[in-house]
Amino acid sequence: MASDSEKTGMAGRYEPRRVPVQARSRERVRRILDAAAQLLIEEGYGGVKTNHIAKRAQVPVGSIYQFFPNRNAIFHALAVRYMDRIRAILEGQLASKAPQRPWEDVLDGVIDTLADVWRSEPAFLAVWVAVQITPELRYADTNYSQIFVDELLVEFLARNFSGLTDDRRRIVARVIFEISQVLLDHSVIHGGDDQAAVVEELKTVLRSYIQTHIDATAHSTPSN
Amino acid sequence: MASDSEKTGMAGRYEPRRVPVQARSRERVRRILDAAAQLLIEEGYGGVKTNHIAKRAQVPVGSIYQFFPNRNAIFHALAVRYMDRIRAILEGQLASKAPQRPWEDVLDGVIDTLADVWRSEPAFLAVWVAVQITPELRYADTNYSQIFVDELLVEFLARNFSGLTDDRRRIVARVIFEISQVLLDHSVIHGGDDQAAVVEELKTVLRSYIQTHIDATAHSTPSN
Amino acid sequence: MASDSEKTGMAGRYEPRRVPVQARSRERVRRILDAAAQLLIEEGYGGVKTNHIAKRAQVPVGSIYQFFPNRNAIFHALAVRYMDRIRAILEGQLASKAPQRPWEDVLDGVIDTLADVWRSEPAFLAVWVAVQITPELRYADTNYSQIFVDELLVEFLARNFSGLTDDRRRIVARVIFEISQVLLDHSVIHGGDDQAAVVEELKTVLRSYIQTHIDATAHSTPSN
Amino acid sequence: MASDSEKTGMAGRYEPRRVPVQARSRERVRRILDAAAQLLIEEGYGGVKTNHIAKRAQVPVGSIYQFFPNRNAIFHALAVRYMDRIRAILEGQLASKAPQRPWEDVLDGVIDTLADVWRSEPAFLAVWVAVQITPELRYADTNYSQIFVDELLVEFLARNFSGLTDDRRRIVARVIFEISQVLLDHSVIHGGDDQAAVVEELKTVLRSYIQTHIDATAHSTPSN
DNA sequence: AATGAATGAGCTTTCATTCAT
DNA sequence: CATGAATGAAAGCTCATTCAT
Repeated sequence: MASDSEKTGMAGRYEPRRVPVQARSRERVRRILDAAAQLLIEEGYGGVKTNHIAKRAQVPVGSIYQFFPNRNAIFHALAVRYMDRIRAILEGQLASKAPQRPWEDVLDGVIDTLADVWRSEPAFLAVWVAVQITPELRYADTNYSQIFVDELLVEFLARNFSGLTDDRRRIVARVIFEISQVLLDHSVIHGGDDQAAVVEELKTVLRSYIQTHIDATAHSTPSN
Repeated sequence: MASDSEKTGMAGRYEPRRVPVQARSRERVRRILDAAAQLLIEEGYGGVKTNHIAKRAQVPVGSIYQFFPNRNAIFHALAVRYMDRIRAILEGQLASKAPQRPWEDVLDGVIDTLADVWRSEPAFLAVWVAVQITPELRYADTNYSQIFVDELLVEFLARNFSGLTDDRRRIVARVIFEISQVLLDHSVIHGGDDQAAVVEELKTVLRSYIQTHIDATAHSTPSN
Repeated sequence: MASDSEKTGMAGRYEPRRVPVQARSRERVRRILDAAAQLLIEEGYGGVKTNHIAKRAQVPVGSIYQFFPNRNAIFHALAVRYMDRIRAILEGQLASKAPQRPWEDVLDGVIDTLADVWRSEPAFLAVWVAVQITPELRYADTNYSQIFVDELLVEFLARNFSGLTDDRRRIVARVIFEISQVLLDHSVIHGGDDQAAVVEELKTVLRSYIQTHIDATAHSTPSN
Repeated sequence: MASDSEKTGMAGRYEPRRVPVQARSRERVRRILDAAAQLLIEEGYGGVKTNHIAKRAQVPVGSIYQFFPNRNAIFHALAVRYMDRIRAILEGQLASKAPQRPWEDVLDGVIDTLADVWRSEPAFLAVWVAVQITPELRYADTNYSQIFVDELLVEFLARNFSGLTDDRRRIVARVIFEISQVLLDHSVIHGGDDQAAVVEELKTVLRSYIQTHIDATAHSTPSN
């Protein structure tokens, strides 16, 4: 089955050369990604040289190229790794298994959890920025996140208020996602004293935004 | 008005070497910036080489270094150029001279105007991204935008509802600014059919967010 | 018959590490050489990587090094394989067992047979070129071909006209050999319409060249 | 006007990036080519590293890439340079301005001159071999030499005996050219005592070959 | 002031060969 | 014997910046 990216004509460039199966290989890849993330934080995109990554990860350069076809593929993998963590958080908290909590609480919980991640792992932010560097990277990235935004956030919205078309719901979900990203980034970058305050504002923004849609829906379909 | 660099403490690195006064020089600088913006869209930050800029701008490389101390200074100048345009728009529409329109209308007007700019100049987006990449650039430019966000947006908020502390108002203003940026970016990147829809969502987001604050303020200060 | 390497004084470097005796091993070596030959045609000497050979031959890289001490040894083996085929052809057609045919006919027959080989196996050409590239390989292989040129061609010349010194005869034989090679190569490279024509020219060249020597010999030794 | 190579789809890769016009630049390019030729002789194709060339030529690597788009382009340029020398020799000796000498003498003269060149410049041989390494290089090369073979050798044949069709004449010319190359190469490689002898054989080969064509022509068109 | 050829440190990537399994 | 992941020296090439003209 062809992957999403194989269809775009813009991708495939960052696909892993070899997927590590043995424990030792997986460990290696992990070390490579950790080193890259660390360097990204310390030096910024331009400062991340393949040889530095190798040295920091305690692997020979050659090993990097066993798993990644090129330098940018490392950044892509990093982004995927972090996006997967976000996905896991969303899955854990948005999924339908805990149906009885009011949506506002669920949302607040998600934001708090994400804020913790952002705060505790500066790499999240760094990766996010790094991935914007090349149009292709950005493209691959957005594609990837779109998948779980669709799966999880759209689904969550659908369960909690039904008054929107599917298309509309996807846009709303994406808007929520994007807003969360920037404001979490912003809270970290201009951290200092306002960090927590910005996170609170994020909650306010999302709550009022969603509420507006609920209200609008309620009015337009009063018979519901 | 003092230039941004005088305030940053990290200043000077991107300051123009020579400010073009003669018509021909000004024209050159304009061509350099246009070329850089164009290349930024096509190739991304990493793909913009000084020699390409020079060739595209039809100026010798040496000329670039007459006006800019280094490559990043070009991106900085580009960011300043674009931020100045945004500032002009905000100044024109938020300033106190047209006091009688309801704030919702003013806001919608601003967003529509900005959306036009973003749509017609994809470079806006590219520049914004480029500036995030280098830590120093990010720092310098965030500061710069902070200035007019403070001046104009904070001012606008202050005029329209007074129930927030100054600090809080600055945060709200910043949140508004960041949200506007991402969603405008997003509307451009995923051009297609949803572009207008995303812009509408942006309006909804901002309106409901601000309204929430107004309401909160009203309650907390019932004498109003 | 002693192997070439015993005579070169530069020997050993390309000697097989292990001579395959079991059927499976022999098959493996054959596959390795076939793969190498094929890649040589497609990519040229510089483009043939050991890993490509292994993949194409469906053997693990390690296997290659079981039989060959290094990359160049593969090319050497290839050259030997092909030279052996040429030798077989020459042996079959030049050897004294078919004494009664006029030398012109014998020569034409040989050329036609060789032309068939060259045409049907483009690798012949590629291998020959590859072997020229590395000084040591060239040395080893020229020596090897020298052996059977001496044995067969010189012998053939000796039988058909006796008026040359041995040294002279070796030079003439070598000249014939070299000319045949280039022109067969040329006929293949510039395939198209002229292929057959070039082969005919080759016959003409060789016939007239040899005839000249016969004539010269006849004059210088009128008593014959 | 499009060059020959621009039409093939296989070339253009070796075209100079910048053609040196000033004396100093021309001198640089000459030094680069000299260094490459020298290294080719000493180390063989594989031993010629761009950095070695640069060091030997006393230029920075960067300079090489100002004039040549890649490593192979250097070999191509080298081949062109030497082919141009051959062309000059052919032009000087085959051209119609010296019409009265018998063709055998002209031919002998050309061969002797070429033999001198081959003997005195080992690079000739090395370059010839190097150019065979990549299919594209060989192709570009043959194309280039074909031009002056057509112009000069075909023309020479046409002037001296008229009994061949044009197409045939081109083949004969090419055959002469190829034979001369190998045997000159051979005379140098297996130099030693036989060097002069091989050159003499080359003359014999060519003379008898051409004479055969003259005779054949004369017979087939006796009325001429 | 204007030019653009010159510079070379340093980057990414490759690939023949080995050797632990 | 068989395997193929691991290795890392070393190659080709780039490109921001300078400075002689």
